[in-house]
Amino acid sequence: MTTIYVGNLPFSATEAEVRKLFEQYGSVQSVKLVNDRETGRPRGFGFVDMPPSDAQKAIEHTNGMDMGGRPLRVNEARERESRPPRQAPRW
DNA sequence: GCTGAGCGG
Repeated sequence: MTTIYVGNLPFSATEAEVRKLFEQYGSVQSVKLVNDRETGRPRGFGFVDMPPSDAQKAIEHTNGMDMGGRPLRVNEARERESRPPRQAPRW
């Protein structure tokens, strides 16, 4: 499974839109949009999990695509940080 | 109800 980083997304974009957009080029495993944890404000980027072949096709097709008046930024995502069970920065 | 960092709990 390849994780795709989707950035430069409009704040009005939802997971359904991104999922459907990527489903057009392959099988979308999971779609998760990243929002601000403290303010709850959408950061304008998300992550899409897809098979390698579909991921590459989706990236080539969705990269630079104009969505909401802004060019989409699609690239392979980095390795996610380890999730600490209960160690959130209090300050 | 705005804005724009591009990497998540």
